[in-house]
Amino acid sequence: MLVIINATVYHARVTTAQTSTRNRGSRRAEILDAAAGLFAARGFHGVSIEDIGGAVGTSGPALYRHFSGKEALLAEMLLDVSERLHTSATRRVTEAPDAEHALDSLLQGHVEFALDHPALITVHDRELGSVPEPARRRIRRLQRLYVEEWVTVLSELYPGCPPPRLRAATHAVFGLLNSTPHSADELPPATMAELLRSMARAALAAAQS
Amino acid sequence: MLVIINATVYHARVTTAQTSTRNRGSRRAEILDAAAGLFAARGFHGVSIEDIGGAVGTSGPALYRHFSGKEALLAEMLLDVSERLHTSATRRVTEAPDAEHALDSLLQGHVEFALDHPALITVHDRELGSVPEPARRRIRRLQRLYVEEWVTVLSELYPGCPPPRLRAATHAVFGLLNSTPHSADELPPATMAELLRSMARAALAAAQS
DNA sequence: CCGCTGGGTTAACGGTCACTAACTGCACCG
DNA sequence: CGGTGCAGTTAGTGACCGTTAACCCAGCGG
Repeated sequence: MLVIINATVYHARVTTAQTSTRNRGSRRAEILDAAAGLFAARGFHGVSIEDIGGAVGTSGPALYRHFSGKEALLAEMLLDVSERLHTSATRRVTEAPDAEHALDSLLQGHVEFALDHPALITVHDRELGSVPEPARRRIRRLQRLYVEEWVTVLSELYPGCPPPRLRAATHAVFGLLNSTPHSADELPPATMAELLRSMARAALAAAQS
Repeated sequence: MLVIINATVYHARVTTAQTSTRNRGSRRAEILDAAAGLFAARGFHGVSIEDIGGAVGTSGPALYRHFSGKEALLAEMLLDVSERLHTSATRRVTEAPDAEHALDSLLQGHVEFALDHPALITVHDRELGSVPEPARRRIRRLQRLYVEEWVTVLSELYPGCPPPRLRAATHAVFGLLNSTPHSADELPPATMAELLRSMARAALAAAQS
């Protein structure tokens, strides 16, 4: 799996990532992607710097050319996920003609993300506690805003249902949608997406008391 | 939080766990309980032996009087959870008059367990990968049997729905039910239990098609 | 009263990990 | 063609962790 001779390592790197001129900071993304997979599989503390380096064809401390440390890497990863989910949600809600379509769009967006990036979704709701304090608050804030986007749409859709109940229902639906990594390849992705969306839809409808 | 003077530690231990004669191997359970909370919060590799010892009023290596090691502790914890879920499920299914009641009972059992032991549920589906091989297979087998108990009930209830789809739906419902730790105290437990059951019910009904 | 056992203590050891230091080579720019 | 900077390398360091060793003490049965 690992390439040992230095020259061979260099060759593998070049062949897998085109010529170096096209590499405008794309190495960071490559590292983040590999780290996401490892973190999802073995947990943040179960993965070493050497593991991450090895996964992208370099060895260990090369990583410090791109990130200030292991925790900073995780922080950037989770911050990016939270931002993508949140901005996608606000855009979808503002563009939707009514609450009904807004909910459908939110569902579509979340399912799509969960199916496309199962490792990121897994790490996102497991490893917040491993992020150091400055960045942790920003991530939590974005996560809260994301949830609140759902809750306001649901509030409009199911008035008379108390917001705490809607919040709990939203968290439950996230658990349902994020179950993707556990039932990896039971179904083809398109079928899986449709299944998750309809299950979530029905679950939310049943949540109004 | 932690007691420092030895005499005080001893006193705290005695007061929290009655007199020693009544302690017939209950210390193991106490350690398992504390370890579950720590593992759920920070992950298996993010918790040290010293942390676990400190959480039960002893310091570090005292743990080896009760378990052969850290991995063995985790293995016993997950094996116990898997067994409880599985035996409870088989009992409930065999005692139920029909598939409809069987599903209700399965739901009731899982929700009750998840609400009573959120840390155990969390660790149960996160840290399987940290269990060494001899025990890992046994746990996986029990988990698979537990899922299959649900799938057979659902197969009887929704014939014509292919088993892979029912399996994926079951995993999704587990994700929903296990979301409890994320929405800790949004609602009173009884309300939460009812909410989760009805959401799961509706989600499963929507899964057939 | 003695010795055994169960459950605790501190000290120490070997391994691993995150991170740093020092060095190297390639690419690009003037 | 020389210098600058980016992205690697290996070696080393201090901290921490899991585990073992050696010792200690309370309770109890004979």
